[in-house]
Amino acid sequence: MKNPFRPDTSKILPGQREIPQYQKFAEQMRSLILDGSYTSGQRIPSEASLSKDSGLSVLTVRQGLSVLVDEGLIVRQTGRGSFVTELNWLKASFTVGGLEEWIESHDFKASMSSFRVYEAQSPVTTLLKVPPKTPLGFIQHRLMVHKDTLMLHEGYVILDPKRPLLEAELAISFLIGVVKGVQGLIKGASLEMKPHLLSDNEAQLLDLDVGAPAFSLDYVFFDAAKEPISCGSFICPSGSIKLCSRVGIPIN
Amino acid sequence: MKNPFRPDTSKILPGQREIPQYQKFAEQMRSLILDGSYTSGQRIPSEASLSKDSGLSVLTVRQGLSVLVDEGLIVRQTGRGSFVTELNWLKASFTVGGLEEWIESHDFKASMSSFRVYEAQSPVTTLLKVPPKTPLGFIQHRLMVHKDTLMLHEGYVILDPKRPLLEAELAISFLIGVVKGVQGLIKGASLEMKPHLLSDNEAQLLDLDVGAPAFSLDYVFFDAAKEPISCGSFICPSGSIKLCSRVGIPIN
DNA sequence: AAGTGGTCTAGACCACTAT
DNA sequence: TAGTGGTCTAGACCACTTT
Repeated sequence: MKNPFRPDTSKILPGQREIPQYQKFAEQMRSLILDGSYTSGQRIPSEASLSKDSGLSVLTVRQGLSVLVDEGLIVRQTGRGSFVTELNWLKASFTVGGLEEWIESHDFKASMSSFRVYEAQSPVTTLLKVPPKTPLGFIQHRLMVHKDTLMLHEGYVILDPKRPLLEAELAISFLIGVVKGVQGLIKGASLEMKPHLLSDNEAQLLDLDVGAPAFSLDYVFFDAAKEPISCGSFICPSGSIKLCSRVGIPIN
Repeated sequence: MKNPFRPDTSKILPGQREIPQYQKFAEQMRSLILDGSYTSGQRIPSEASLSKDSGLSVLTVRQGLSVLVDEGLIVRQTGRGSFVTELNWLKASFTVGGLEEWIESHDFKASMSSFRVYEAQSPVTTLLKVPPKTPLGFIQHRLMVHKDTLMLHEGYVILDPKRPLLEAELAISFLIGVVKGVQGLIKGASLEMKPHLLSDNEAQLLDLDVGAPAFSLDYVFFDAAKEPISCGSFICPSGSIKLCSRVGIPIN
């Protein structure tokens, strides 16, 4: 059955898909929140009344509201209603930027600077859930573009006889694996970003001053069974990556 | 009309809402991806065939798949299909933790350590989009719990005659405003987290060693018109906040 | 009892992609 | 041309919260 409510899009040029109704609706509601018509903590009208007022179906209204939920502008509570949230940077999520160009670059490569077997000690034993003195692979990398060292990496990997790791594989798995995940092996990661001061050795390798500010990205990798495979950290000088976020109103 | 497909929930104890179908479906698909049945980059079956196989409606299938999209496990492309994504920590989003308890604490307070009027210089002029030598309010805070200083804050605010700011208001607006947003004024923020070394003065105020690693959280706040209101930075020693993330398989 | 959001169904039209 | 995901509608039942 032809839907009589659907706007006639036949006159719209091909390739010029019009903005979806739910996005228009979301935009409208966003304006009302941002210009103060609805203030923080205030309840906004119910789906039913918004649907009635806007002439849109309840589901379309809901879809629009879910956009605002994703943006963190409102929260929804079953049986109570939807409420305007307070702006709070504690709930901001920071994304990593500034590395993609280098990673995609053909000149990007990881050179392994050392590999040896190491007997597990704390805190690695805790992170990898292995007993003390378990033999682990210890590897160090320099992540480079041309002749410049962008980041340093060092990590420990569990030496599983059922999963033999050649040095070449390590070089690949740690680089690609850590950045993009090893196909069929690494299925998840737990990450923490910490502030870090470059040591003498690190500063020399990175051609920076001792004590220069950097991020330390500490990670633990897991397999599909949620068992740890490897752990380690990347030393990222402040120039190599950015950690940015936006909250509230979207700024271009 | 009674829906014959709906599972009979009448025998389920009240308060024991059963797991929604779309979540069960998402869980099922997630397992197939994580155990390697679908590998990275591979196309997964279409909505229609998944719907047919699972006995669920297309919309419910879609809802389940959108869970996986949110988790970053798959991407969807119009006209092509849905594909398993590769694990990539470059797309990880880090959230701030470790502060909530303190913020909620009754002993948490901000003490203003200085306020004066300042003539704008670069880079503040750029951030706040004001001409050089525009008078700005400059304020410094110590964010404390009991007698311990958790974080330092300093920032610049545009002195708008239409928006008079008393010192007391500044104290409140910068604290609550920066953490939770000033009701009716700040509508958005642009944030960047940087590694930072404590200066002599900062170390003394925080009772830490000079050069200790810390985060610097640099911000610009905007009003509803996306115009800058204030900018500044929080100095957060590594103990005061955490920046954590997870990618891929959810680890408890 | 009334109202709210959460879940689920069926069916339709569309733009996009690949063949 | 056939298949895919994207948008939209109408209608139903449910658990939850407030009155």
